[in-house]
Amino acid sequence: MDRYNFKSTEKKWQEFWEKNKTFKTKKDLSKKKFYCLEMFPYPSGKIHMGHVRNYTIGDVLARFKRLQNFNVLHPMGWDSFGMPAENAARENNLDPKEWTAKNISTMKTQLKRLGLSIDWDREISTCSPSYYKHQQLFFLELYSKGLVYRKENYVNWDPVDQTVLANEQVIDGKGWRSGAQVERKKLNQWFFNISKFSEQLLDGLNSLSEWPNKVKTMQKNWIGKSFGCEIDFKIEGDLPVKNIKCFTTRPDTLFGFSFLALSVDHPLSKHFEKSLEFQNFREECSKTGTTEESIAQAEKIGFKTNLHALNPMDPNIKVPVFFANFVLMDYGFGAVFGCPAHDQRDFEFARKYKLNIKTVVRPKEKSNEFQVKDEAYVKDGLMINSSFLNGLKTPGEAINKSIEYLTKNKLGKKKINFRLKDWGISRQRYWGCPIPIAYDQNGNIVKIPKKMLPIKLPEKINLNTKGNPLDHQKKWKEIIINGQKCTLDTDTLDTFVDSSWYFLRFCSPENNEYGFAKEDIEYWMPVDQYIGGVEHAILHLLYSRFFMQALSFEDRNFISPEPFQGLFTQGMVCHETYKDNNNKWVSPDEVFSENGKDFFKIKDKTKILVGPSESMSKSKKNTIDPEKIMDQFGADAVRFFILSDSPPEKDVQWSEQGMLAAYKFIQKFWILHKKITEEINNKKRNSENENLTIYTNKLIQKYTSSLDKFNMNVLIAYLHETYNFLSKEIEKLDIKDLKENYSKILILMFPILPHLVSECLKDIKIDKDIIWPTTQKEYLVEKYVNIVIQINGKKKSLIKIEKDLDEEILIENVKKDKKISNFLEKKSIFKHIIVKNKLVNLIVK
RNA sequence: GGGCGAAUGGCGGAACUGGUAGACGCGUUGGACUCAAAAUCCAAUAGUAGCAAUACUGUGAGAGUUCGAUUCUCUCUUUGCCCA
Repeated sequence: MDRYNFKSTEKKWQEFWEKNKTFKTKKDLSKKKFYCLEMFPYPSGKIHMGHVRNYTIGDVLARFKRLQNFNVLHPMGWDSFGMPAENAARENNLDPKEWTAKNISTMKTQLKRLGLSIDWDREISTCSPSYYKHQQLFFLELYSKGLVYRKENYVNWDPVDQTVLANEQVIDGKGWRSGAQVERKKLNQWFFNISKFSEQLLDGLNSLSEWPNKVKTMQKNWIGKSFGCEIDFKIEGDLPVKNIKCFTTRPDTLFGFSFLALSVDHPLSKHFEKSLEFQNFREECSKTGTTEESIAQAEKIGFKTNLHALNPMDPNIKVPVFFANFVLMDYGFGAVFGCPAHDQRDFEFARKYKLNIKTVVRPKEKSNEFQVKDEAYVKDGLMINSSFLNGLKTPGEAINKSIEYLTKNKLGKKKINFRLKDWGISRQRYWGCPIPIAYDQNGNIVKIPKKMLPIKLPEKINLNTKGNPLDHQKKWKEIIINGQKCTLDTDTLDTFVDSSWYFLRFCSPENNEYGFAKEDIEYWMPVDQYIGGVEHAILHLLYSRFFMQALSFEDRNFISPEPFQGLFTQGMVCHETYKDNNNKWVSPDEVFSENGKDFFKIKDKTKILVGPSESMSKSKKNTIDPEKIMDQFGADAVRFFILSDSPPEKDVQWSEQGMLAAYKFIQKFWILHKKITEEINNKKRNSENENLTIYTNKLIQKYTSSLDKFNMNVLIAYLHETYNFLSKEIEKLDIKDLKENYSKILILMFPILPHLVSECLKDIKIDKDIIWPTTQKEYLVEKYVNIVIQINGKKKSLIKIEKDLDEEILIENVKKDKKISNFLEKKSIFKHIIVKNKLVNLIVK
C-alpha cells in the first residue's frame, strides 16, 4: 500500500488554495463575520516554534469558523520596524530595508508551508510608507486633539555609544553593547497622553468578558488606580516657598510624619542649583536607572535642605525637607511625605539620616505600647499616638477620617491617582516611522502638511555613526514648509505605535486616503479572537486599547471602544537545555542519546549536561527549526503535534517522540482511510449497525464543545480515540451510513490537518460545500445508561440499565447486583440517594 | 514584600454545573511477524496484597462542608507568572 506522501500532497493543496484564492475574504453583509487575528510577527529571519504554535491555534480556529459559515477575516502582516534590523544592518553593513524584505520573503514562504488559511491579499508591513503614512497622519491628528505633546524626560543614556537604551538593554546598570555605566539624561521627547484615558482603560476591562482574568488583573495593576489625598504642606525656611503639594494614599499615618522627600526634578530644586553639594547629589541620582525596579533597589540617599515642613495635623511639629533619589517627578507631585514606622523605604531612609520614627499603627493583637523596631510595620491595624484617629481601624476608617479632617480644615483633599504614565514614543533610532514634525528656525513646532506625507525614511544611509543616525542626514533633515525653512524631527516612533492600529488596517488595506474606511471598520471590528503571547499582556494590548479610544475621540465614534473582544494567550514552546563541559550552550542538533537520560556530543562523544526545560531561545540554543521538522514530517504533523501535548494556554514541551507519534498518526490514518474508501466504494449492503452513527454524533458534540473552549489538546485525544474506534469498527464490514459518518469525521479533522483531509475528502468524492457537521438528537439519546452504585458514598459497582426507570424498580435492580447483594447481607439500608440516570448511593448501617 | 494562578501514575495531560479519577498520547514490559533489526500489530501498565475473583489505599499536606470532593471553604507547603 502507498504511504502517504506529505510532500507532494501538501504542496498540491497549497497551490490549489493559492490558485483558487480560497482564503480571500470579502465584505459580505449577508454573513456573520468572524475576525480571527494572531499577533503579527517581527521578521527576524525565520519562523520559530512559537510562531508555529501561535499560528496553528489561530488557523484551526479560522478554519473551524469558516466551516461554520462565518465570513472569516484571517490576515497576516509584518511588524517590520525595530532594532534587530538596524543592529543586523550595522553589523553586516546592509540596508535594513533589504534585510527586512528578505526576512519577510523567507518567513512568508515558511508560513505558507504551514498551510495557514490566510488572506495574503491583505498583507501589510509596518515599514512600508503606504502603512506609516497613515500613522503619521494619526500622529498629527492626535497632536491637534492635544493627545500628543512634547516634554523633557529622562532616558537611559549610553555615554560610549552616544545612544538611548531601552530598559531591557540596561543590564546591571550597564549598556548591553558598550558595557558603559548608563546615565540618566534628559531629552526632549514626544508623549501620547495615555494617562488621560486611565479611567476609561480601567473601566473598559469590565466589558472584556472573553479575556483571561490574569491579563485583566495585570492591566488593572499597571493602570494602578489609587484613592488618596492631596496634601498642601506649609513650608518654613529662607526660601520664597510657602507650600509643597504632595500625594499620599496613607493620610492616616500623618501623625508619624518625620520628613518630606522631593524629587531632584521638583521645581523647588532650582533654588539649590548653585550649590555644589546639590549638584553632586543630583549627579549621584542620575546613576540610578529609570525603571521603578532599579530605583526601588538602589540605596536610598537624600540631600537635606534647610527647609522645614509643618505637620498639617499639628503645626507645632516641624520636620526636615529632603531631596531623595527614590521620589519620581512623574508620580503624584514629585513629593512624598515620609512615615518611617509604616513604610519600609521610609524606615531605611530615616535610619540612615537619624530621623524620628514614631509608631502610629499597632497590630490588633498588640497593646498601645507597641513600638516599631527593626522594620516598618506595614500591615493593617489600629491607630495609636494619633490624637483623634486613635483606636480607628486602618486603612479604611482612619483614612476616611483623616481625609475628612484635612478637607474640613482646607489642608488637603481627596484625590484619585493613577500609576499609568504617559507613553513616551520618541526613539533615537533610524529604523522606525519618522515623526511628522519639523521645527522652524526659532525652534517652534511645525506640523507637516497632510499633502507632504509620508515623510519617508532616507535610504541606504551610513548607520555606523554615533548617536541617532537620522541626525547625521543633513539633506534629509532640511524641509521647506509653506516657504519656510524647517528641520525635521530626527526621532522615530516607538514600534509599539506601529502595532497599535494594524488590526484596523487589515480591514481596509488598500484604502489610500485614510488608514481605514468607516464601513470596513463597522463590518469587521472588533477582532473576535485575538491570539498571542502573554508577554504582550500589558503594553501592546493597553496601547492598542488606547489607540482605539484616541482615534474614536469626538468625531469618529464609529470605532468600537475595545479592539479585541476575545483574547487568548498561548504558552511558550520549551525544550531542554544542553551545555558541554566548557559550560557553553549546545544545540539539540549536536547532541545524541541512547537511553534518553545520558546525552553526548555527536562531534566528540563528550558528556553533555542536561539543564531544565526552558522556552526556546537562540541564546540558549535550545531551538528546533520548524523548517527542518516540516521537511521531515510535513506541515500537518507539526500542526498536530504542536496542539497535542499541552493545553494551548500552558507551555508545551517539545518532544521528539511526540513529534514522531504525530507523524505516525498521519501515516496510520492514511492506511485506514484507504481501507474505508475501499469499503465505501465496494460494499452497498443494507446494514442496521448504527454504532458508527452513534459514535459520530457523540464525537461531533464533544469535539465542537472542546474546540469552542480552546481545548485543542483534547481534540487530538479525540482523534486518536476515533482512529482506534474506526480501525476496529471497519473490520465488521457492516456499517450503516459509512460515507456520511466518515465524511463528517473528516470535516472535524479538517482544521487541524487540512492537507491530509483535503486529500481524503477528494478520495471519497466530497469536494463541495463542506460544512461543520451538526448532531442528530436521536442518536445522542441513550436507551441504556450506566448507573454507578455507591455504598456510603464509595463506588462499589456499576450496572447498565434502561434509562428513566422508576425509582423502585431501579433500587430492586441495584439490590440484585451481585457485588451489592454481598455487601448488604449483614446490613440494612438506612436511606438512598438517587441521581437520575447516573448514580445510586445506598447509605447502610 | 504584594497580586494572580498551579500542584492528578514513570512523563505530558483528561474528568460536563460536586456524582465511575487517570480518557488520549509518550515511555516501559511481554508477545506476534522477522535469520536479525527497524517499522507494524496484539496485550498489560496508579499503588499495595493475592494464582485469581477481589479487597484496601490513592488527585501536594492537614482540616471542614456534603450521602458523596480532583472539583467548594479554611490553613500550610512547594512552584510558576506579573508587579515591586
